[in-house]
Amino acid sequence: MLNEPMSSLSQNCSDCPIRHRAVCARCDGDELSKLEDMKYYRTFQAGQTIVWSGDRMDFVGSVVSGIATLSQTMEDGRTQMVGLMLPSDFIGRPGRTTSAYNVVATTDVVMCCFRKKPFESMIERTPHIAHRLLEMTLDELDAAREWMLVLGRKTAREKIASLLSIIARRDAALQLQGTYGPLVFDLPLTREAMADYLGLTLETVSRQMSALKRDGVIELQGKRHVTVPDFNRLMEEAGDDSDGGVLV
Amino acid sequence: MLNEPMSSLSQNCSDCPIRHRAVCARCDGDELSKLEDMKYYRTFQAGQTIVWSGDRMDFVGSVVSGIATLSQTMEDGRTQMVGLMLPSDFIGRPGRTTSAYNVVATTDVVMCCFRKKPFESMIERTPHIAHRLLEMTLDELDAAREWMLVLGRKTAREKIASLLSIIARRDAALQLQGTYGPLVFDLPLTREAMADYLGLTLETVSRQMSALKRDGVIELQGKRHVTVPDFNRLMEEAGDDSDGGVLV
DNA sequence: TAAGGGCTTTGACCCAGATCAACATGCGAA
DNA sequence: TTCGCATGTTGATCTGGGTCAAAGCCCTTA
Repeated sequence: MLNEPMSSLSQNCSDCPIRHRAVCARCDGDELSKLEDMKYYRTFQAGQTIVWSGDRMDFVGSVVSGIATLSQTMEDGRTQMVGLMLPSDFIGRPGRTTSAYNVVATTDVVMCCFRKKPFESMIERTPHIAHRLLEMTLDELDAAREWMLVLGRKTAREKIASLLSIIARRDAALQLQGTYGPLVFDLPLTREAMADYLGLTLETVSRQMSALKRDGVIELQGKRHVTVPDFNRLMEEAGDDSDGGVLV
Repeated sequence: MLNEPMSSLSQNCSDCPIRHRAVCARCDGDELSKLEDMKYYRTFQAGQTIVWSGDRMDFVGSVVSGIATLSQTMEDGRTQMVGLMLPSDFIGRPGRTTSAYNVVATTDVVMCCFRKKPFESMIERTPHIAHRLLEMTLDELDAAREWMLVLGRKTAREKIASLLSIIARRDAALQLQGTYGPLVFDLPLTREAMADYLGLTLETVSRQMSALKRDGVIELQGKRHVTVPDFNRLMEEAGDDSDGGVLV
């Protein structure tokens, strides 16, 4: 099912929406045209599994649009989300043949893919790519460590507030909303996915969402559409220094 | 306090104990001698803070011996360990001037340091270093994600067993003990540090250690010296696939 | 227009792990 | 040899979040 986002995509890297943030961000025109020759697009429907943990993965690539999740599962079914992949994020690890995680499309997803072998040899020859990939990996590591604090030490209410502030912040950055005034966004995750993200049950997620609504920290239109009247209030609820709260 | 490990250290990279695992692992003789000119050793006593979160950090470097921890703290004092730095691990992030974490020496630590600026420009010119650093960062990211599953979804008993199996596995790899037969090692962490690692209280750690001992999963000589009679049993207690349990 | 199936909310109850408190152990300094 | 302090253990009690269960709310399909 090639849907709208796919067909509206330019094949031309130079006006790709993630051109300036993805692995290719630092490439010059020459490098970019090499990548352009190698790349191909793939689309995945909401709910579709992109790769299973342990499966062979013969491509790597960037999320162009949509949202995917990385998760780990124990034999008895307990699952923990370990990564939330947004547009420009890179999926797949050079130098490894199998996926360590389940990668699932949460919304419809378009990826800009490269076959793994050619991409790996491209990395060897192109420091710009290697360098950008290092930078992105270091950022992901920082995000993972922030998340570890959330998982290990925060209360359920703080966890929910933390997740909301992450999504609100990202959305504001994307849409260039100002820091002040109410923030408005749609939750891209079900209650269950939020629970898997935060190490909670979906019932607890639901209860805490209701509690934050009751206390005026957020407003809900429907299940997924959220308004945050006061971002600093949300940051306080998340247990973060409200000072560092400059958006972007 | 220049203590024994320091004075017994060779200044010569070619017989450095972490030569084949650290950032410099892939360097050829030429590159290595450049690094050799830049490097300097620093020692830290057990308990000493190497850098505070938020502080300027004008060096980066490898742990040569000893153990350091990375941790994050909330205003009210809740703390979560987010990294356990062992010999050959790299501390500090190129391209960032301040530390995002508290870095603390858990035992006496020797580091092989480089001033940040020269090291960064060395990276630019030396793909071998950049590539190795990327590889190490990806490994750390995998470890962080494994840890997220532990923090988010495992019970206290499973958490303790997970930590013990990580330390046991590492020790076995270092000392080339066989996979079979009992594993013996010393815990490099206090009960409190274990708690900070696992998102528990120190009381719970103590109770679960006692329980694992009572159930014959581990034996304790003193508080810190641990014997694991059956590694697969420990893996089962950790809730991991006991199959993948090949050491190293 | 109804029926069925995701997703979400809410209630009642329970329990793993936190909290509070007392005590034990072991080690370095005086 | 004892004192003091850091580290660790164990007990009693409390509670945040899990578990189990029942509905509610949409949206799609018939």
